Amino acid sequence: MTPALRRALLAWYDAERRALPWRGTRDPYRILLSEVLLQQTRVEQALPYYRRFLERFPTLEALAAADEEAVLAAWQGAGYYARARNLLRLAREVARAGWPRDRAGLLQLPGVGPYTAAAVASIAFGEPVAAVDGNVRRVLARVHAEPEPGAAWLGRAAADWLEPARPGDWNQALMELGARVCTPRNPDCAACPLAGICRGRAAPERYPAPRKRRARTEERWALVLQAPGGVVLEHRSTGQLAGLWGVPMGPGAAPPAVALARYRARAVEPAGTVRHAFSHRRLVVHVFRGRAPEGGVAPGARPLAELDRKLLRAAGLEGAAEGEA
DNA sequence: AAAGCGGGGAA
DNA sequence: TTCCCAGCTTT
Repeated sequence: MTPALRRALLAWYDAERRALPWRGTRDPYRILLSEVLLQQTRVEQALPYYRRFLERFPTLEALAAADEEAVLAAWQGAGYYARARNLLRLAREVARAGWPRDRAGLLQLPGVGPYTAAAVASIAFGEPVAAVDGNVRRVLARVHAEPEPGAAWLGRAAADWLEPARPGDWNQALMELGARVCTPRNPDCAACPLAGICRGRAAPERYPAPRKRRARTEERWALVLQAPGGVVLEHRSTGQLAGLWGVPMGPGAAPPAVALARYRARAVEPAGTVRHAFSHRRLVVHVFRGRAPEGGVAPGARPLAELDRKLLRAAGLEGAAEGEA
């Protein structure tokens, strides 16, 4: 990060912010409101709510004097209503005790976390601290070609870059660069003042690496039915594990009567649970074993997923999956 | 560590 | 239709 590049980025921001009504103020109340109300979602989506709220409560004192019902009415439609309540609590506290002048003090206020505290401290009070939101995270990850920007790495990278003479403008410049140029999809690299040093430019979508889908836990039932010839197996033609064979399985904690009827299952009893993790979901499968008059297949003769091997073992068919049935 | 918040746009 | 967003609080 050369001095010339710093100037280029700040110049880009100075030009951009004329069109950004929520930028360019040093009033901590307005800054806080914009961070709380705009930061969480698309700006164009939230801007009308921001304007309406500011019109109704132009100052922190006006907000502090209001009752909660009026505050929620002004917030109506913006979502995240707990934030409105936190903001009111904050306003009353600040009206009484004054603004904390640094990040540590701001952090104690209700609804203010590390990002918001750093943003207000740097923009309103000029404290040289880096504010890292999702936009800044993306910019840093791309310029450094870092696919996994962890919290510690981000803290170091952001602090290294910070422009101590204009910390508020610097933080806002990076945020807006991420929001307007270095976007998650289809970044406008041709318009980016940092393109010259960006090591991730060739493959911006890799930085940061797409977040792993959070593994969600799903409950399933599975039927392990012994039948002449082996075990009832079905060919999974669609969905998960398509192409492989497996035991009948479905959503829920126990097989519905219609499923039992379909296989003419008899003597069905619980046989424990099996846990199996895919990259994007965690299954908890409740295994039931029983007998059926037909449909038996030798499991060793069909391609089975590891999940189904586990299910067979849970039902007491140790060797079945290895082809010894 | 993970879920919930809540609205809208993308997939 | 479901998924995801982004920071903070709560569990």
